[in-house]
Amino acid sequence: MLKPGRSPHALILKKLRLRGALSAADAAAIDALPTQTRTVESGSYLVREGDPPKLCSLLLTGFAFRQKMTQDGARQILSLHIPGDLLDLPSLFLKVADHSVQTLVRCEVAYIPVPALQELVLTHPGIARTMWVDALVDGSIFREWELNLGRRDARARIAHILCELASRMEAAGLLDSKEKFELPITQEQLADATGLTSVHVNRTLQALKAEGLIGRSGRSGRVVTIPDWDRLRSAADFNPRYLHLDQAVPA
Amino acid sequence: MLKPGRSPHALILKKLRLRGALSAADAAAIDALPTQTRTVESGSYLVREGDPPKLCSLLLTGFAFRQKMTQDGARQILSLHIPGDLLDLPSLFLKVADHSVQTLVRCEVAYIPVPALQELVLTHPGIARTMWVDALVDGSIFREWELNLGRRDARARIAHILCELASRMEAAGLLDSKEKFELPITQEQLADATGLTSVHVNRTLQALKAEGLIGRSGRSGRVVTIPDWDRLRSAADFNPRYLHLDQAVPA
DNA sequence: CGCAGGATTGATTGCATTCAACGACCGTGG
DNA sequence: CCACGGTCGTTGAATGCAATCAATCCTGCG
Repeated sequence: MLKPGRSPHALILKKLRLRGALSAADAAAIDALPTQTRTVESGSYLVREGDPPKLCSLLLTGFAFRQKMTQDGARQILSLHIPGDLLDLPSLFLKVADHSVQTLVRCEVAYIPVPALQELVLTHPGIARTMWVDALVDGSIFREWELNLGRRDARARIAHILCELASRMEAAGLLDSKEKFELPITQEQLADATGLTSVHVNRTLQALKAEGLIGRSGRSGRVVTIPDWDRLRSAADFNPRYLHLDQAVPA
Repeated sequence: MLKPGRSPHALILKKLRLRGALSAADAAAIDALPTQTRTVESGSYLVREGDPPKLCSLLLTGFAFRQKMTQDGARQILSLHIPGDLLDLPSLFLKVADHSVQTLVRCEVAYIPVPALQELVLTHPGIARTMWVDALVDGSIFREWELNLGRRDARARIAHILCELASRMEAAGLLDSKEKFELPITQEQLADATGLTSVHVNRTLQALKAEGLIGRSGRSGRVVTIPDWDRLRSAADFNPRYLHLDQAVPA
């Protein structure tokens, strides 16, 4: 439900307009971008660490995540992604990818050739500005996750991720209300996103539920409800400033 | 010693050329950038969370760090900065800063008006490319720190930061050899960078020294020596790929 | 000389991990 | 239709890494 429109161009326009104004000419240039759409299975790699970027993928439907591993195989999930997100922006101008991107569920993805996107960014100041904002907001989210991983306890870490996802999905227009959304993530993946173990995530989720901070339904409790946004926000130490949602053009 | 030249323009050129090629015209445009140089005391704020960016600061000498705090006052240091680093790049196109930047020691800083830098980036494709690379490398470092905070133990976390700093300073031409460098940071700050407590940092540093992985000298042991780079690298799980040092133009 | 900030040490506590088993759910195939 | 296997979730007990609490020690400096 609430699937974004099929057109990659419309979606990317909508996303970039969350980041700033675009002229008609800018919009036309984006519409002219060559794209190719594919459906990829859950768990597919969209980017592999060490690969040179050739295609830039835009998530149309589904969820994806960035990850990185230590030598001895411990995984850290670096960020979560929702429809509208540009997944290869972090390596757009680099020679190799420094981390991997994988789908969380079956996804539809649009591919844009990297040279075309680079060209667009380097020659259209209006587009450049929104892409800069998008990349800088991405960076801000990574920094907030550093704080989450370094200085919050398990309860706040998990609550924080839930608040972030709800806020981002709402801002992207993917939700009826940010009090209820589907987060198709296993507890092990949530553990890798929070720097915890799946066992401890399980216990902490139960504690959050017992406190009445979250509700869980659907298969494996992957539909999250937030009965009292303000209480969860407080438990999560969540301040949406870092999402820079105020960059959007007033509608 | 080994102070970078006094000219902000020369330094920024040198830094950007680590990120890619610049034409003579690009270089001239950078030389025309209005700048103003100041000396700031240790502990000064260069950016405060919530402030709108007006000036973009370039670190000429000394060290600085980014930081962010939780509601209850726990601090996380997000990254460390060395001469040549552009400290306001993460908020260059945003309305407010999402974190603070503070000096670690007395520093010389050059200020560039944000509009001038924006203009430069939006209208000079060659400069834009190197600034993109610089911003993307910054992002890559944040992601590596996420991994560091989320999935490495205290020993590896501290070792990793030492490896990163040595590598970055060497790449920036600030070091005679990456086996010895000064890191004027208190153990409490190092704790905030690694998500640990100062007490545990103290013990872990002693353990690293006892293992022969590092040596410490100077006042408060803030000159670090690395007797065996490969052993430290291995203990740190350090892989320099994320620093993207291969973007530099071959000399 | 004494102060202040930082480093060091010891004792204790606790949050999260580890190890191990079991349970629930789902899609598949006989 | 149901047995089966696999993935994911749940629970319990024991362990451990790092935090906490509280002194004490340095050392540069006013």
